[in-house]
Amino acid sequence: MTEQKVQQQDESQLVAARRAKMDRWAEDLGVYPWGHREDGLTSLADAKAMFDQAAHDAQREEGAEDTRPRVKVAGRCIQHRAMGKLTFLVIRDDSGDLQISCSKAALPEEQFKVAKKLDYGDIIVAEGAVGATQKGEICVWADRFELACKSLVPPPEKFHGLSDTELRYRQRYMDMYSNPETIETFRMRSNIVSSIRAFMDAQQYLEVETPMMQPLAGGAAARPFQTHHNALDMSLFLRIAPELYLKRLLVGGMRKVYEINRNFRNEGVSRRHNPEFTMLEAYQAFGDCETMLTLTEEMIRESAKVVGDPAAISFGEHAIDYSKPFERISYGVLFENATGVSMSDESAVRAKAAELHIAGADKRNHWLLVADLFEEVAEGSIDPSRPTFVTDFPSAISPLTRPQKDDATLSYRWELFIADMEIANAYTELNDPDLQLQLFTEQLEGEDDEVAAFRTLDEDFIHALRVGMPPAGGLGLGIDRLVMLLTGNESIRDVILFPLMRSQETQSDDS
RNA sequence: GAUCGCGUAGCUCAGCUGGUAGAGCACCUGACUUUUAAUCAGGCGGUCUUGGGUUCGAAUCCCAACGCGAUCACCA
Repeated sequence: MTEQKVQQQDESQLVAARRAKMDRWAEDLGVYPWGHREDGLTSLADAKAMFDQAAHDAQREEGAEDTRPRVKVAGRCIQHRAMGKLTFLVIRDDSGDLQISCSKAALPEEQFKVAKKLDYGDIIVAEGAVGATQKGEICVWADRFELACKSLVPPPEKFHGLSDTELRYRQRYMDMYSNPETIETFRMRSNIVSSIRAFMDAQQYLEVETPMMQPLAGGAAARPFQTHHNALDMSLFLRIAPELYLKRLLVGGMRKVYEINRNFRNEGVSRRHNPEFTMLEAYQAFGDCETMLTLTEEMIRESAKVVGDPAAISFGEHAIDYSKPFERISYGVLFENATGVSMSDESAVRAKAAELHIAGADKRNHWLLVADLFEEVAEGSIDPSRPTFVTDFPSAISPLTRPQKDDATLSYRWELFIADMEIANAYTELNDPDLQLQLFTEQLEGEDDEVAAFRTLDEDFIHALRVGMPPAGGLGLGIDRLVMLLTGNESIRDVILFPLMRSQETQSDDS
């Protein structure tokens, strides 16, 4: 019934006019509006590149042989200028735009009629010589012109494009055909991901796929989505991280593994957060967090080359240089620079927290206050235009990380910050099963809010660690955010094809 | 979840201190064989997001709901 409602809304005069035209063409000209297979198509960019000036000049002379290259092309009409016995139109595919010139003299009559009355948005196939107009516009001079698909929906404004953000996300197909830069962004995204895969494969990492539906949602602290398997009558969570499964693979004997796939977190949405987002996680046996640091820096530098000059990729106001070695500063130093107190000085930390009106300054765990203060004042002090590794995170907020040999309050963990965003996070993995069990247990005891309801001790993971996991380095890297940085998109929704939007159906159906 | 902003034709947008709706593009009819957001002439197109309220009168002011955006919160 919603379908009918939608159809009725769409059935405006504009749609009716397009239907009427389609029916008229079918009756009068025998035009089938939905096209058929076409072999030997040339992309519009390639067709344009085939233009041969000499051949073009030569054929203009009287009686000369036409040596211009011939092509068959297809695309969606985005401009249409009919001038009597001559019609120019511009079609678009994902390689670019190309003008098709239709002369009444060169086309069968019924084909010329279709060209002359074509609507914006219609998809066509044309064959002919690659030439140019008097003004020098490279075009295909069509001697075959056929409708390949009728578009029944009125198109967005041809000059300004589709700019309404809501429509752009909800009807991404409209956004893509109206705004070519959208396709370009997602082409870059694809190339970036390919370059990361190529990089990891070259390092002999094995790509694997671990469960997205998990009986226990572990490996991070976030609220999970819940679902249910009917036949097994079993509650399942969409994963919040693949970490605990990937580590099991190291236990099993794989030495280097990675996974690029979706995580799901039942949290708020923002310019930097989509409920489903893509993570790279990688684990290397006999590596440590330094191994992962080198790997990460090289990988990002390589992927930056995919989009342009890695020495200057702009993101908002910042020009970020990925070619230079990344900055490196320890969590404690950054903390002390920003707050003026040492993070290990509990009373000073409490005093500072009280000063900044941080909740629970007198009661909460010292290290949790440190983390709050860090996010409050220290994180912002990192130069957004310089990729910066923040190292030596406190152990208390790193339950899956090995504590440092000389100071157990610190851990072998870093996070990479670029443009005020957390991009990556890596550890020397904790592989001591007894300590891991202890940290998990403490973590569970410390939780008293609703988040705790989803947390359960993953006993099988502890069992796996008892079987024995080699010392290892592990990395998590947010692909969406990296793509934002490299493509200059400041909203995560612009680098996710179909970002989650509030449902419109419920509002009309429920009321 | 909180605060602020926005919601007008298919699209892009005007619409002032309240007087009952406008442009461009698109669409329809016609002219035009070298256009480039083609041009020219004529025409069609609106539950001003929705529901209340104030008022003689509301696109405009007030309240609420819905949607989108920004900031914040949440996201170790």
